[in-house]
Amino acid sequence: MVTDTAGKQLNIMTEYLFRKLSGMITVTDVMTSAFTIVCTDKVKFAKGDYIVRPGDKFKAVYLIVDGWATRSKLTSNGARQIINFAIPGDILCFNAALFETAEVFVQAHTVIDAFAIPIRPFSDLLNKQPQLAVALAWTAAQEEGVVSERLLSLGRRSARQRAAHLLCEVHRRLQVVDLVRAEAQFQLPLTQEDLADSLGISMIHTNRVLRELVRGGLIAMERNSMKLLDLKRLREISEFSDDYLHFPAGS
Amino acid sequence: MVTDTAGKQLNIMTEYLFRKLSGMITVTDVMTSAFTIVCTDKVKFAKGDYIVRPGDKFKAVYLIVDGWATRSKLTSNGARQIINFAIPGDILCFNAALFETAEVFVQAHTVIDAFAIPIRPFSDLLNKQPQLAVALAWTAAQEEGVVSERLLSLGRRSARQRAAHLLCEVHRRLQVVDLVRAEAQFQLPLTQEDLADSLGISMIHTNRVLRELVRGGLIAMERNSMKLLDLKRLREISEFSDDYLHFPAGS
DNA sequence: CGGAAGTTTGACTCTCATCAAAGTAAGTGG
DNA sequence: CCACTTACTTTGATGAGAGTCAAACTTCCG
Repeated sequence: MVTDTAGKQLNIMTEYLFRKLSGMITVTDVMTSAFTIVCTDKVKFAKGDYIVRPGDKFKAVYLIVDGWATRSKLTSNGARQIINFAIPGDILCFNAALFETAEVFVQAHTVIDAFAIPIRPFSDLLNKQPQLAVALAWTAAQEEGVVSERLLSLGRRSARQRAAHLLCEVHRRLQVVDLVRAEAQFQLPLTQEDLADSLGISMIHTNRVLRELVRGGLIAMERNSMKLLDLKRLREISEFSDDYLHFPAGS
Repeated sequence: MVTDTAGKQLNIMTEYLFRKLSGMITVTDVMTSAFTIVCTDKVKFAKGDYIVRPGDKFKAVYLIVDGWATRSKLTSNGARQIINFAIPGDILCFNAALFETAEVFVQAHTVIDAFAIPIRPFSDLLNKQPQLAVALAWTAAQEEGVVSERLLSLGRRSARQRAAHLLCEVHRRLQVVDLVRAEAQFQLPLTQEDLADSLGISMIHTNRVLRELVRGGLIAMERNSMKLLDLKRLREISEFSDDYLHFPAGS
């Protein structure tokens, strides 16, 4: 393992990803270093930057080190639907290796630190490290599971349930990459409009639903920060089970 | 290419899949025959059979030769959300190679003819035929695109738009595997309840919306059969663009 | 301090859900 | 081939959840 300062830094950078993967596969040093080698191009996106837009040609795959990203679509009248959120440890534009052009907006939701891995080196990596390829395909499949579960929410759950469900999901995913503090408190860099666009309801109704959850003592909101006061009940009302995330039992 | 009767049959069986893939990659004889070799176990499912259920261990991957399947989820009060439909040429349980257990219901929606490919041979095939692996990963990624687009529908489109959009999508997908007849007419083995569970609206409202489309001269419905009388307007009102399906221009 | 961004509340409206029930077509067994 | 069951479709009436419009309020930030 690389031990000099730069190397150590890189290791920390990819740590979130491998923390997630470690539940799924045996992460070997060979694997981490093979991955680390392609992580040379550290990039920064400003809040709001488009990483790709529909129709754009993919140029690279990204590993988020810090910050949040969204994948979203728009209707012609400007309404936005957020498909999912990407958090540290998540990979963006994984299907750049498969499709020429993007079909969704991928956007930096906060300031983002990431590694940009050009498509060619990325493909080569997958070919040379089949184990790693499987692990990364796993993360892509997990992403589809998240989208499917959201589809169930939008199709068959009430606004209140959707909100509670999303909060439980975000909490669980942040937990795995160790971004939840004591008392189920975590940074949530989303405005109520962002939440609305993810939940498929209006911003105003989102506000009412959240207010109600606060009044009921289920959550506590602060500036960019969320605390789930009654995780058990939140999971009950939203029927949240983390099965669809396929995290290993102990994480 | 195999030319005896049995061989020809197999070739026809996998034809839908390769017809779809041919737009994406150059389909070689080596590829088709490698695939054909694992397609020995022809299976039949009765209408309504569960192919896998949430929590079940995956046993195989399936290539649909004839019939429709659904992937769906349930809420605890029994409401169903159909995630997507699988048609001839589609692969079921592709992520059996990645996950141990299923998280959704995969169900035969009609009588289904399929090839069951046990996971091990399937994984071996992917390893030996990287080209084919990419092509099949492409179909999986396409599937996620379909789910994402449906999420946009459920989140930000009216019931009328959702219905029109789904019809346009099904039409387009069936077209690629040559299952659309003249005048945009095709077999649609879905009850209005099935449509409702896909569109995320009630069955009764689905009926009203469809009736209205019929009255407006946009569609014509018969027993298990659908005709899109005014495809252009259907696409307009639902803002349908087939970009997200990533089909090649000419197909 | 002033403006911008985001949150909150109230009033009103509308789409869609629910309940109830009749109508229609398909399938089965006598 | 008819009676009967079952599955599916259609219509009406009513109500609830969520959307929209308008406006005040709060917080942040240069």
